Amino acid sequence: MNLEDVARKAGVSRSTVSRVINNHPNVSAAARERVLAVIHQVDFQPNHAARTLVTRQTNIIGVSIPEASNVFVGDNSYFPMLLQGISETLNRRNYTMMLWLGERQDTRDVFARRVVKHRQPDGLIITSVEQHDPLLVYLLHHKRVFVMVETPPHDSARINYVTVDNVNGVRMAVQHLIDTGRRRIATITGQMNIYDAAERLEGYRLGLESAGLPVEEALIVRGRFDYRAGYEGVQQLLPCKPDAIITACDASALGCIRGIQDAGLRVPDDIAVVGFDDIVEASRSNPPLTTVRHEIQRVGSTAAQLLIDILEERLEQPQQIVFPTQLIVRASTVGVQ
Amino acid sequence: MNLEDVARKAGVSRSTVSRVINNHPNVSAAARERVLAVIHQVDFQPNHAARTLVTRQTNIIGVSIPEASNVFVGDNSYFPMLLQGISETLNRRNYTMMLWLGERQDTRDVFARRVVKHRQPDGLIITSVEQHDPLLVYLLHHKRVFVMVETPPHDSARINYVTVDNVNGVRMAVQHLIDTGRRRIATITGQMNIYDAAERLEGYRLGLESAGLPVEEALIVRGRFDYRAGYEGVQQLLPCKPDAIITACDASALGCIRGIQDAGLRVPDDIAVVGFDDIVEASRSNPPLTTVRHEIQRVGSTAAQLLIDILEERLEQPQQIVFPTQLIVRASTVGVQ
DNA sequence: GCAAAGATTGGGAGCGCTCCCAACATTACT
DNA sequence: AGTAATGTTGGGAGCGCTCCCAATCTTTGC
Repeated sequence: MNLEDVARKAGVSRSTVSRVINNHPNVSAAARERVLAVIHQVDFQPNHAARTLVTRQTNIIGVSIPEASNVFVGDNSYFPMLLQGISETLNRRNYTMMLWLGERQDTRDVFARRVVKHRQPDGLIITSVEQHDPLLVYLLHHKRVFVMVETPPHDSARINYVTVDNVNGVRMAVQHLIDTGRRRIATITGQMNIYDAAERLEGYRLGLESAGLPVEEALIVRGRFDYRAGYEGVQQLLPCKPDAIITACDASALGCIRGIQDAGLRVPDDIAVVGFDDIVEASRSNPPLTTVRHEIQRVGSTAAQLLIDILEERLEQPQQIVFPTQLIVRASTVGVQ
Repeated sequence: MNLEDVARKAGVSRSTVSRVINNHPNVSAAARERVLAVIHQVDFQPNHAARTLVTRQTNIIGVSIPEASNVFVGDNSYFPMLLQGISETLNRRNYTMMLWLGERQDTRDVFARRVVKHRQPDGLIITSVEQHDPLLVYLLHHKRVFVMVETPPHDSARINYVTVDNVNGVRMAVQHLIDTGRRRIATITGQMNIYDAAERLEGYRLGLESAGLPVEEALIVRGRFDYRAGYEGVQQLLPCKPDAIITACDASALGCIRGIQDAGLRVPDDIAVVGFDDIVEASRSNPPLTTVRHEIQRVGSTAAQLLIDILEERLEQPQQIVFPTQLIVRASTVGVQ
């Protein structure tokens, strides 16, 4: 069943049917009505491929979450929430999501080529971009439309992105710890080739500096954005006697709390712990986690909105949006309230 | 840049280029080499839409996770893990994933029509299908290829599905509780319109019956597959003085444990708790959770494999795969070991 | 050495749509 | 009424590919 068939049934031409489907104004009421009736009657849907072939657009948005962020499985609800946010906008604006999960870093150039040249998605939302990621280079070079969900590692003036105020978030956390009497504040970072991790570390340094405290390299452990990194990071930190630990994400903070408890110490009495993200588990942990909140879902839905607006030419590139972060104080830093 | 352009550059015809790209045997080594060189040089990728238009296949697999399973956000890593499994197979076999998240139940028929008629994905993986879901009816009626990840509510002989042995899993759990001296075993179910929930409840009943224990309706709370259902279910159960609770999933079990602890009772001393799934958080909870393990990721990758095999005609429909479940005993039922 | 079989090649047709333009119908205005 | 402007319609061309068939080239067997 194609346009021509519908046209015949409705006693009009292919063109008229096409106009009706695409809401072109110049169709007489009578013709429109007849066509609509037939479309409804035979449950007609225009062929997507044929349409794409001529219009050069698919109404598909690609989302890439590479392996580097192995946080997808299990421990970290960050990405599911991001996807949920993206999906919300996509559903509303009649786009579909094409998802690439766990693309391996070493095959990224192959992937990049496929995604970019294939021209399947109209635009891309990308995350966890590593330094010198071939995908980024490729996208830029081929002038494809994309939005990053994090601060870009370079070229940030030319790139569309949505991110959160990592630096300030962590600065607030440091300030809070200092205000509550902590002095040996340690940190467990995320993968340092991901810019969010670098920014959060920067916030840590700035926080200490502006309070006039020294930055001790021994108190900085390079980790990952997951539970184990937190758990193992603690082992490494304990000999340095920290009285507080700021982690790169909540998953890591939860591992951190468990590590501290397993070592026979108490949170927050002996060591205070601050996370980042405010995932649902944060408020349910024992003790509940003080953390830097940002609205992940909103970031996702905003990124999608931005992308679509750019694609539909309602917005000029580049666009940069930085959402504020907010410190949520719970019992992991200040005891039972 | 299209086939014709490549052909001209390589000094052959469009057809020959097409043959090279599609690995047809009848191309001379010399021609193949020249074409390949040009393809590489200009970084050529054939137009996907054009190809789809004639071959009628997209190499896209659709995955639908409707709103009913509102478990995607936050507390339950079930779906992320399932996606990971699916994605693994898809990457390997050169398909891409189109993901529909949170499609609302009341717009499901619109959705169904779009997905089915649009013919965008070659096949579908669907989950959390409710009783009389229009999508299912539509898929069946239009003879589209799909695999369910759970036992189908009806027509199960005609439908491809991958599921786990829910009934036996819960039976084992019940048996374990009885073996460790529990007698008032309660349960908090998932959404009863999802068949997994019904099967698990069935396992609960059978477990009790085969041990000669009565099934008390007051000990059965109808809940959902999430944390809150567990937490709130406990409030409802406490007056009935259960000494053990079996939940429909780990997320719910974790809520349940917290509910019990908040009520001033101890797990497992006062009430034992058993979950279902064995998500990573299960082993990290306090106390660690006894649960029925099934390999979610494997279910996902198997479902994808099945679907692709059917699409590529290596396999006849219908296929049914039931993975075994395994009881993992931890401290939430038997104290510190 | 030559016919038959087989391998290789090129071009036409067509997938189902959109877009453009020309043709025709209708309305508005002088 | 007559013409210009506007509204409506149909059909051709073309998007970039695959598939088929006919044409050409190569090999093989006797």
